[in-house]
Amino acid sequence: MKLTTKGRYAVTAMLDLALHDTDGPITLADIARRQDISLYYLEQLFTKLRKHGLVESSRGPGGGYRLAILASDITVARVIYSVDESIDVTRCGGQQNCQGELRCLTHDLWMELNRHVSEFLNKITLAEIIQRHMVRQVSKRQELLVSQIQLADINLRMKSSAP
Amino acid sequence: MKLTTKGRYAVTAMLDLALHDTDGPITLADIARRQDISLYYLEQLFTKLRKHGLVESSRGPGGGYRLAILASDITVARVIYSVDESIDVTRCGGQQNCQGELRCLTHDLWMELNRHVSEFLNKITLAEIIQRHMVRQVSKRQELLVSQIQLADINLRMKSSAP
DNA sequence: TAATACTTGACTAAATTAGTCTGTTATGTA
DNA sequence: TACATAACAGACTAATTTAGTCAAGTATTA
Repeated sequence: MKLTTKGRYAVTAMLDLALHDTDGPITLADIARRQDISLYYLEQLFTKLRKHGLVESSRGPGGGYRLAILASDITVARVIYSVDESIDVTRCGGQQNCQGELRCLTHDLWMELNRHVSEFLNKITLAEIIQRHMVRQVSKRQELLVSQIQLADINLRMKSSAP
Repeated sequence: MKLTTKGRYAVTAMLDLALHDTDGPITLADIARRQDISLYYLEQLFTKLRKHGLVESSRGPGGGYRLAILASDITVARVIYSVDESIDVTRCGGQQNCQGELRCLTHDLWMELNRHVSEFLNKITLAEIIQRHMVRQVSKRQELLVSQIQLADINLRMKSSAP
């Protein structure tokens, strides 16, 4: 299966967006700070997510991204698919041409694994993750941390500009 | 998850070995021919499989590899693990240090997916695959194909060595 | 008009994978 | 004993992928 940090970052960022969706448009800079992801990298990912209709953007000051559809309609599979092409574990993509033009010995095995993984990722939505997991605690911690850093940053600037 | 052709090749080769285990030691050259895998590459994989106790080898003419344990005791997970380090989908390997020293927002999600995949791959053995899937038909086709090629090869040599 | 924030697309570095090659050692057979 | 076979070991390379960076825009709001 093709599950790299790209897909993981995308899901993480989308989850962040879902958690803060009520606060109006969220900038990528915010997400980058909170989730420790390069802003440049996020830009790449969100271009794809937008093209796949998962988020919508607004430019200019006060702008940012919001979910384009309900968090309960966004499955993890959809997010990964949007940035990562596929969640396929076979070599042939189900085409049965894994050995020359024919199916290889393990074709059925990988297809079956595919079904399992797809089922799991297609079933679970962002909304469910937020409810089910310890996501909210983690999120709180992240917000706290970011605001502390910003506070420290302000203090630092005041000191350095002071004398 | 780290599921590359390396892991797939290993499972395929082990399945080939399991299918032909009654024929005495099987050479890697045979497996290479039947499964379209580079002999050199197979050598690498089987070194690891041997070190993990899945196969045993005998050298010299008539030598080759055999399963070191019952096919019903060899799970796919074990094979993949032997050549491929892990079937882990998380970044932190369950260590919860995916964001700095703490767990990232999606930690639980990947852990859950991990459980699903591991459960599937840990449950299914080579023996089961042989029984369940269309493996035997595919295997027959492969043997037939190889013997045809060998036959054609012999014909070719006879022609070329004839004046 | 100035600052903000998305948009586009090219570019690079690092890591991983897949595959190749050279040579060595052990063993059965003629 | 010589020879062929086949495993064993490990270095090496090429190709691909991934992760990340950057520069130059455009649109929007205050």
